[in-house]
Amino acid sequence: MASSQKLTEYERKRLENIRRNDEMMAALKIHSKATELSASSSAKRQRVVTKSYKVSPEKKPRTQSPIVIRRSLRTRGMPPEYSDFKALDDTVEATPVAAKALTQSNPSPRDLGPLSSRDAYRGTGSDKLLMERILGVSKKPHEDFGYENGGDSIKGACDRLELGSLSLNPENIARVVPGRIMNVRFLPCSNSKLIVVGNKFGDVGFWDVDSSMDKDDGIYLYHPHPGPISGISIQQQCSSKIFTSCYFGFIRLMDAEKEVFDLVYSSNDSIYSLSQRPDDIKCLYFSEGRGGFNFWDERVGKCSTQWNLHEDRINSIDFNSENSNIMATSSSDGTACIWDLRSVNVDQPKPLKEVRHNRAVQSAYFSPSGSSLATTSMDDTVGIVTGVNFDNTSMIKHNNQTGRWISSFRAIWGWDDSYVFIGNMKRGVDVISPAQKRTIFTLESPHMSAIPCRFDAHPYNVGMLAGATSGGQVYMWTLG
DNA sequence: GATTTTATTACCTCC
DNA sequence: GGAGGTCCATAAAATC
Repeated sequence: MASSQKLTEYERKRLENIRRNDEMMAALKIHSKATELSASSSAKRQRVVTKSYKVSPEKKPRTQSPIVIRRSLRTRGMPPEYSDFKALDDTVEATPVAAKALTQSNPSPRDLGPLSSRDAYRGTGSDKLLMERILGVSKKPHEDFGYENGGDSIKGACDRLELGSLSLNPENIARVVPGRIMNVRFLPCSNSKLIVVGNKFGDVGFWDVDSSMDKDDGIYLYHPHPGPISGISIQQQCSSKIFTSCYFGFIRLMDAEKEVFDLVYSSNDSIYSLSQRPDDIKCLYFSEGRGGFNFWDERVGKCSTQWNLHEDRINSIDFNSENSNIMATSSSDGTACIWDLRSVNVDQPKPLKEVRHNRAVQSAYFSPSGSSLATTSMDDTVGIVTGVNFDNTSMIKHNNQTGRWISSFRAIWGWDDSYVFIGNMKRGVDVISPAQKRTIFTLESPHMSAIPCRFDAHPYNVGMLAGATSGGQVYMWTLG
């Protein structure tokens, strides 16, 4: 399981250097930009985005200190099963004492252990307002749209939804982080527009859209991870706890109450996706290395299950809203699979259903009702799987060749089963109708200056759609 | 068969 | 307005 990262230590070090330079350059560029703007007062080139993240000059990215390279055990010639235990050891080591000892010998930002949000924070102003907002959101459950009666409200809004009335207002655009966004998420609360993104450098950015209407821009930048953020998970019942995973093998929990990014899990292998069951806040499900699938239980404090579900990396994990024992995975091995967690054979895992594509599959998401599955593959199709036992598969053509600079497209569901949203290479958002099996509409706007490639639909506000780009921008589409 | 190299793509910054 | 730099994605081609 804990198998091949194809990187040698040398390569890893090289890439780490590249990334370090990137971070530094990004920060420096922002500084020069800021001074330039304040010096030359008015009209010049029109800037596309007014709102943008800012980096504090005192808190320059901590990139000059030596980096601890996490070597895969495989590259050290150790048996893979040993590394599984090693991963747990790392978690155990991650006490403040251990972290401190590590800091003294090697003042690296990649210390294992809790990272205070103050240390991770890269912004200019105070982040107090954000913490209060997050806590406020989590204390105020979704009063208007309780889970039970919410169904009806959402259903009504979905029935009335007209794609033509979705619009992108200039004030709903912001550059939330530097570089490429890999993940975007709304905080699950009906009366807030709080967006979280994770980028390639390991930054986590917040955009409080409402507060950005005032003089404050409402953007907050943190740097809790050393590498690309592969997953963000926030539970409906507990939105002050934000889990993030990264390619370098770490999972951290941002706890707004304690104001820390706690280290939850650490491994020598890459973590490619992260998910939680909708009804369980204590467990994490994530993919590791080539085809590995892990199940981490907070009550036990370790991984109680490790399966090898795929031949290659697992790009997404999603749970069925109707029955949370049913899970969908997508993999670079060219398949998407549906599993019943209660009946997975450890030695020879057999899926309930396998959807075959001709190339890597980037995502597989269940529809809001749980009765359909949408897959997105590099073979230029979006698969729609329906039927009582997911027996019906139709492949809809869609150009998914994003190339090197743009993150792969991943088709997501809207607020009911009627629409699937996916980015296109012409700076638009294609809307696919699963019923008609074709693209029926494209969201376009002169304000979208880049290709939106990763999306999230607001869980309670029908029509509110966030699209994120490879340049750190977020576009929030709204109704009217 | 396993590993390495190469072509592809769009964004941002600077001039 | 246009040139140059990007550089952890992926698959095909080339090489070992």
